[in-house]
Amino acid sequence: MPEGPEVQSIVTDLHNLIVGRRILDLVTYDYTRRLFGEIDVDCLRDKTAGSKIVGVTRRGKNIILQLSSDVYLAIHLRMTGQMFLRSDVPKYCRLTIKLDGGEDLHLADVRTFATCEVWDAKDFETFEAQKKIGVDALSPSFSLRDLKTVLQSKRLLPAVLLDQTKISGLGNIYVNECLFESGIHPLRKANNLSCDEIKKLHQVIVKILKKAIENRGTTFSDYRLPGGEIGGFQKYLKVFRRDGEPCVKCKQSIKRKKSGGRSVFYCSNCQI
DNA sequence: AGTATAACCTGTCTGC
DNA sequence: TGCAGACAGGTTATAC
Repeated sequence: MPEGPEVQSIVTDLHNLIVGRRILDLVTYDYTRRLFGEIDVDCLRDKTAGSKIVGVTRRGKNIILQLSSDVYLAIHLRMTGQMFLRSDVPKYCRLTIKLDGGEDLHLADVRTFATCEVWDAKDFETFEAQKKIGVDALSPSFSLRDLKTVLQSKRLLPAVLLDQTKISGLGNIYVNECLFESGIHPLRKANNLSCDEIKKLHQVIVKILKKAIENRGTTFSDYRLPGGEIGGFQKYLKVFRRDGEPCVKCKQSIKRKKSGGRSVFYCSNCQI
């Protein structure tokens, strides 16, 4: 489900909604082991009960909840994970963080791929290094030089742009949309782009991610904001899951192929 | 070093 | 209506 813009939209809302609230209790349901791995939830409950949420931030596609008890929760929603702030328990709920003064925070996830890690404050500064999170494509500091470095690879473009250890925040939707907008064919090798093409791709990535965040992400099926709202960027998609439809630029049929286990969508006329 | 494939899961959609 | 198969926003392990 969530790529960088979706995670950022969730983080922005959660930050506004839950910073300062106090944790009363943790409730787990089915698939707790898949969410938490080896973590002992009773132990975690003892560590977190009574603490306050002091920050909500993002590292790559991870949502970071910073607690006053020097605990950091790193949540990755994978494909279908959702965060909700509401009073009732949502469908497919895997974790409820009960909060004082109103609605509770829930993590729901149909496919149970989502994960939640617990980090001590003293270790958290090494989070990005340990996770090998690459340069953040959503950051204002993401530069043309950064992209040039990322593209020093013989691999195909989607494989590189989806590699979160090289560049973080892009997912399959935005990779396909950015390559279309840049006029670059998705089955080219990353290290065969000209300087002008890299420059164009950099500008497009910055522009599209910014617009996606302004529109609060792309909802196909599962992605929701913490209040339950859907995103708005789906109406701007030009190639993603539009195979068979006419290209918005040239009217030729949008093609679809498999690459690296993922579907790529493109216009073979407009993307060289 | 690259690529491809399967795996982790459940739900939805398409075609027969 | 039913059933099989493909497919899904992500990531990781394993196999050529």
